[in-house]
Amino acid sequence: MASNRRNSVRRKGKGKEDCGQAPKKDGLKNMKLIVMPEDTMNGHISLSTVVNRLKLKRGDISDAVRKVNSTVDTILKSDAIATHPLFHRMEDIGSGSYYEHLKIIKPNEFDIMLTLSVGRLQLKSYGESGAFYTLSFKRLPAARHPLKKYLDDEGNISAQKIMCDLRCIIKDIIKKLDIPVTIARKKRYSPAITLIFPNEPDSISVDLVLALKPQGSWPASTKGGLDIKNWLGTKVRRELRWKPFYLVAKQPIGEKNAKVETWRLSFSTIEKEIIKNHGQRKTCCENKEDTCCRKSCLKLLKCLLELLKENHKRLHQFCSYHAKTAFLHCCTKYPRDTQWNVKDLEICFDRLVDYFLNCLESAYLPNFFIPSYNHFGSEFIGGSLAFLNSKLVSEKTQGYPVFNSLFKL
DNA sequence: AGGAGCTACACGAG
DNA sequence: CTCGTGTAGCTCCT
Repeated sequence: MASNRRNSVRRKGKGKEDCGQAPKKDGLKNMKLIVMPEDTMNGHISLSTVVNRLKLKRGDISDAVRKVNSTVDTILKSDAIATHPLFHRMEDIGSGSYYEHLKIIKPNEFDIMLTLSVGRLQLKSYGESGAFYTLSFKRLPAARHPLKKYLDDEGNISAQKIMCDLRCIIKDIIKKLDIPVTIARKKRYSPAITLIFPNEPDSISVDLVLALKPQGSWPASTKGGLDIKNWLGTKVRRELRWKPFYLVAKQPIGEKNAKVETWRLSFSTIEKEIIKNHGQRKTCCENKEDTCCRKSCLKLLKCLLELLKENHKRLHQFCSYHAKTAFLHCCTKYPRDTQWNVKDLEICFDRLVDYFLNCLESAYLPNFFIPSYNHFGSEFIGGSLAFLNSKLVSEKTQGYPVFNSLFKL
C-alpha cells in the first residue's frame, strides 16, 4: 500500500490533552472563552473574531494527528492488510475538512479514503439522481481475480461483502493495539468504518471510507457539473475532469430493496484540490494584499449550521456537505477574487447565507459535480427546509447571535 | 520506501 | 502588526 496522506511518522509534540470531542454529543458549545470588549461591534461579535475562534490549536492538532496517523499506519502496514489479495493495494488519501484546512474548533474528526484501483468497470446508473451505480466487470474476471469473491449473484461488486471483510480485519488489528481505540457500531447507510479514540472527556473519530477507483472518464451524469469555467477556467476544468473519480460503498437512503448493491460517486479529491487552489488568479492568498475570505466564509457557514443543529433536533438531516456544496456554487456565481476580499468578510458571508437561503426556498441544491442529484430532494421531509430557512433569516437579520455561544464562559 | 523541499497554517517574539 | 519558527501534509526525487 502507499500513502498519499503523509510520508512519515512525525515528531512528538507537547500540548494539552483536551483535543477532540464526540461530534454527535455536546458539539460546539461548552467552550471556555471570555468575550473581550474590543471584539464586539455594536453588541455583536465581529465575524473575523468568530473566524479566529474557529482556528484549530497547534497543540490539539499535534496530539490528535499523532494518534490518528500512528494508528492508520499500523493498520495499513499490518500483515492482515499487507498480505490480503485485495486490500494490500489500498492507498490512503486524507479527505474532508481536516485535510482541506476547513475543520473548525477542534481536530476531532478525520476522513481518510482507502482507495482501490479496480481497472475498467461497467457502471450502471441506479435511480434518477445520477450519483448511484451498480458496478460489474465488462469481461468476466479470472477466477483468481481478487474481486471475484466479492461479486453478488448478478455479477455486481458487492459493497457489503467488501466492507464486511475489511471491517473484520481492521477490528482484529485494533484489538491488538495498546492504544485505546474502538470501532464504532456500523451505521446504516454509512460507508465508513469509524475508529474512536475515547480520550476522556473528548473523543476523536476517524472515518475510513473504502473508495473504488475505476479507470475511464467521469460518468455522463457529471457532464454539466463542475461549472467553474468563469471561476477557475476551462483549462483547470479540463485537467480536473481528467483526474480519477471514486465510488464509495453507499446505498441510497430509504432504499427498500436491500438486495441492490450500489456505490455512490465521490469527488472528495477534486473538492480538496479546488479548495486548495480556490482563486481566480493563481496568486490568490499568496500574500497579504491578495488574501481572500472564501475559506473563512465556508468555515462560518459550517459553524452556523452546526450550532443551529445543536439547538434544533429537526435539523438533523442537514450536514456540512450541504454548506460546502452551496459554497462551491456561490464561488461559481461570484467568481472574481475581488468579490471575496477579506475586508468584506461580513458582506461576503451575508451573500453566502443568501445563496444558501435561496437553495432552501427553492428546495434545490444540486450536487456540484452531478447536476441531476438534488441534495434537497424529496427525501427531505416535514418542512425542515422551511424551518432552517426561518432560523437562518432570523440569525442573519440579528447579526448571527448564535455565534455568541462560542464565547460563553 | 524515505528524504528534501515545498505550502499552509498557528503562534509567539519583537 | 510583521516576521520567524514549528508543525503537518504533500509532491517530487532518487
